Amino acid sequence: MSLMIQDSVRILQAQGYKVTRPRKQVLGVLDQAQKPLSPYDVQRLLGERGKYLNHVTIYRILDLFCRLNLAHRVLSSGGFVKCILGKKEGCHRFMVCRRCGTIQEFADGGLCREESRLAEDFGFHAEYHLSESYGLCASCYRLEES
Amino acid sequence: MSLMIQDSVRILQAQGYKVTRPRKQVLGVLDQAQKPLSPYDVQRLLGERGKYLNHVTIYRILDLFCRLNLAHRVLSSGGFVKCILGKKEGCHRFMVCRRCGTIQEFADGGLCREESRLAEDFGFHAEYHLSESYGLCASCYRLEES
DNA sequence: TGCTAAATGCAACAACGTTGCAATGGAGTC
DNA sequence: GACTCCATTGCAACGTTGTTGCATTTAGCA
Ligand SMILES: [Mn+2]
Ligand SMILES: [Mn+2]
Ligand SMILES: [Zn+2]
Ligand SMILES: [Zn+2]
Repeated sequence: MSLMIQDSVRILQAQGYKVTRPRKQVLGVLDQAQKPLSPYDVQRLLGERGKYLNHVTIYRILDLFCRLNLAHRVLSSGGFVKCILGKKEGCHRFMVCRRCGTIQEFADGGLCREESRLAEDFGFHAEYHLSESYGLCASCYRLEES
Repeated sequence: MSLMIQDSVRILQAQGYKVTRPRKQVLGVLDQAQKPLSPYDVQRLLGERGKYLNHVTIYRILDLFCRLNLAHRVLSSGGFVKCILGKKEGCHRFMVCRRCGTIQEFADGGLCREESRLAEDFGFHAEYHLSESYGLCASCYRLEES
């Protein structure tokens, strides 16, 4: 993980947002999970640790994190994951394992340019790309060879 | 549009599915819309034409169409669009205009191969890609130059 | 024209998401 | 540390979206 919780806290402060207990709790849950979490997933996981947050609060916190690019919404599942790339060039993409559900974030400037160039052929001016590769992660691929 | 309603009807028959009045009605609505439609959008549009379908029926019909690749779910909005590419090589991608909401479907085998190759660098075996470019369509781009 | 499996409608429910407003608490100031 | 202020949170109520089981209808075929 290149982007730590402490980095996220600093970004919140820098933008004038308060670093509250609920926000730190949600950051912690997102940081531990390797899979996308729905707002209600976050609530359940916190509940198991004896922490309670109202679901409205969780929605608002996740919205904020997405606006600040501290987290992303994974489209295929609707869940949220912590961003680990920071300001790396190119749109942030995901590889989603269909077997274990784990998520890997990556980015590639060249791929983005190629994608935008293709759209240009249709007269379309792309501003960003949403992209998820669906398949098998390395370890699940080995298991599937049985 | 390269794929017509009649083609969809033939695919339904060929796979042993009945060509019912509700299915033809949903096909008709999807065919006319240039934007992704939610199941309830479909219900509203049919309602305006004096046709009634239960929402459960619409959900089931859209699920079927997606399984047969007669339609796709557009992830960013959650709506459904009719597929116009048929069996064209490469995963079917979308360009979504942020101003007018229109959808353009396209595919490119080379882009898919490049995307899979990049995933392979992480040990990930991609089986298909979900991809949406977000920006301005040709006509909205001209208007935005004001 | 009837038969039958597939498809639809209905009712009830479950999950997900939103809004307005009152209560709380982070962070700066004294 | 205590005080203050406004962002943030909790609560309650509601609206939308999606699901399940079962009775009824109908497309496709003999
Ligand atoms: Mn990211
Ligand atoms: Mn298609
Ligand atoms: Zn896996
Ligand atoms: Zn447009």
